[in-house]
Amino acid sequence: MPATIKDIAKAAQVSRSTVSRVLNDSGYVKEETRTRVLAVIEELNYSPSAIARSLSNKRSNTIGVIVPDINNPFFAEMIKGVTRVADKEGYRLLLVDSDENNEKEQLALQAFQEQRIEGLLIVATPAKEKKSLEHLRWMRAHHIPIVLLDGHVKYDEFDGVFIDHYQGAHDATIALVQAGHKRIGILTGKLSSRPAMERLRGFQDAMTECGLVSYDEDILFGDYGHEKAYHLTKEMLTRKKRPSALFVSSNQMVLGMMRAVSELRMKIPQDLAFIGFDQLETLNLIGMNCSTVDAHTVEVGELAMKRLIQRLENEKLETAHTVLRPDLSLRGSEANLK
Amino acid sequence: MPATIKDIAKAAQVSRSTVSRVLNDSGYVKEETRTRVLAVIEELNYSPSAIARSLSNKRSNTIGVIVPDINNPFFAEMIKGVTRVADKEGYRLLLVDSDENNEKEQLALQAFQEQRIEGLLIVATPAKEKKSLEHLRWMRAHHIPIVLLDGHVKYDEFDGVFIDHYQGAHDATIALVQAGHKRIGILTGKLSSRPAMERLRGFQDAMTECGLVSYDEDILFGDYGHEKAYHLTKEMLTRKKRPSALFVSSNQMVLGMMRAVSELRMKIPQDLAFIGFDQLETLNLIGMNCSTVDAHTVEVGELAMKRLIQRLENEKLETAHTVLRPDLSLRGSEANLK
DNA sequence: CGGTGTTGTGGGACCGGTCCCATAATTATA
DNA sequence: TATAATTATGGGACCGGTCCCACAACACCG
Repeated sequence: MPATIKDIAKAAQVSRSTVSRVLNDSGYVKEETRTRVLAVIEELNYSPSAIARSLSNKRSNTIGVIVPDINNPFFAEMIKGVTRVADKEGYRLLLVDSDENNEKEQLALQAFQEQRIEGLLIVATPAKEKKSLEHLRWMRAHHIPIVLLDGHVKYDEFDGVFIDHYQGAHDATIALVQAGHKRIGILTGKLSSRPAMERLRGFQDAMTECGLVSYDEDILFGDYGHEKAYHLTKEMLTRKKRPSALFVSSNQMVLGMMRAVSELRMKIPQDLAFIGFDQLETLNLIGMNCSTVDAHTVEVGELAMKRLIQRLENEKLETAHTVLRPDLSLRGSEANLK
Repeated sequence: MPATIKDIAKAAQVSRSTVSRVLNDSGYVKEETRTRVLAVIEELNYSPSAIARSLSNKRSNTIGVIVPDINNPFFAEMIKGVTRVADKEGYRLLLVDSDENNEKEQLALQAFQEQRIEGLLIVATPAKEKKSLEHLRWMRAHHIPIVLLDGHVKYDEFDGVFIDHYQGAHDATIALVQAGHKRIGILTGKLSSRPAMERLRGFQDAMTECGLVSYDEDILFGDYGHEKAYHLTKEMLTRKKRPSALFVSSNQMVLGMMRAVSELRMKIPQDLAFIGFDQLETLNLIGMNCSTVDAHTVEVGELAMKRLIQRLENEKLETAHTVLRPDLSLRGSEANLK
């Protein structure tokens, strides 16, 4: 068993109170005593129990984080941002990968409650389960602040840091038009997802503004996964009349699209130009030059964590939503080379 | 403040002991009493404090995990494996991304100690700092079992689950030879890294076994990063006499290599064939068909966590090293099309 | 009917800290 | 030099659980 504060007290011939004072340097301690205590601590390699401390302080210093999939770099980057701030501010993270599974999310919330987390971060949309929503409301009612990262509008009763999907899609579409494309399509995610809807709207509005028509058959509804995107693109590319450019709603979908293009022995951007959402670092590293809408994911994480800390310090804040505008990175795949 | 066991006891008109018995269903409790207590628990939405429990039990149920970089899928997958087992067995993970930074690793170990972790997992090589090693030894001496995941041989005094880099490189090289290549090179990582050394040895032995010479200038020493790999490959490809195939030691290096090939307007595998280490899911998804040595990373995570649990249950086990043999996935990039 | 189990419940110490309050020692002030 | 203020330390309650032990209630058995 590790040494306790009692052991230190005995060895240094002082009371536990004095040791505690030295540890937290609070209150008065004679210099001589302090050095003696510190020496003993060093000697016995003592480290105070965070557990006991938490119990006494009624502060766990822990933040719960729920992510749909840590392997997705889009989310992993947000976590990086969260971690950075949490480290600096002395908070510990309890990270749970929910696998987009309602049950797992429920269990996580339960575990978080037992751990007495002080705050909660939820990346992307929380489960739509009524039970989950109730749980979240219950937490908030019990002074556990919650901040959403790029979540669903349905939950805008909570604080959140969002990405401006509308604007991102809008900018991308304009860029395609400026590159000289007349007929432009979109490869988009599930309609049930708020970001997908926003992107679609951004796309459509931009088209209208530019005086272009967006044909219904050029709106390809996928599910954010690469497989569906592959089939949709392949089908689309075999049509006689078809778009010369595509706005692609997620990095996974870009992959499926590229596979379709490559299987049909076509070329980007000659046969099909595109701009994607999210970074595609891997592809750019091998020199494929994919133009993208870069969401500032790391920053989302940082801002969310900072916001949470503000809440922790001052419970009486107005609910606030921060919206980050993505930047366009044009690298060539949007060109019109006809 | 959340309800405590005392509140439940009062509301149900029993003692704390009885409530505790109901919660852990240990000891005798009359059925009638049990249901009454459970009703109150439900009503007050009570959840026992893991913190208080830990203090009393002297069990934190927490495992510390140190990873060099969560964003690297190679490591992220191991974490997936670890998580899966930990979840099932009721352990909590304290995950720290060390950024391959000694100081951060030290701080993490310190924090882990305060959290009274019951076991420690270290992904890839722990910091070479003498201080870290001492810390690890100290932990082990204090009954905190440690399991290394794909770590450095220097630390084989600890339990570990490793990937057979030697065998992987060996198999890959043989495959290149069988594909018809005569002159084969290797793009390898830092020599200070044990995996890099192992891969190099596997490569060289395979060459010798096949009766082929490996020229010194065909051994390209990188640092696992894509940038260095890019330059090395580019230089190599401009030589008059050069390998027709490469064994590439990491997925990052493959990226650099491919950029070099693409910039020189060369083709894979016509101008340069290769087999890489680690999966390259992204590239395969877009139909680039990269042959790779697949290490079973998820399994490494699972086995490591299982091993740790064994240790937790029985401290008196012999130190054991599990070595997993990777599998070869040939997808075309190794072909000899001259 | 009294002894012996088996069930069911409560009391209190303990886990390892923090912190308030009392008191002791030292220094400043009148 | 007595008194007040400041500095230094210790004692004990408390945080929210667990668990051992004592004891009460009830059944069974000879």
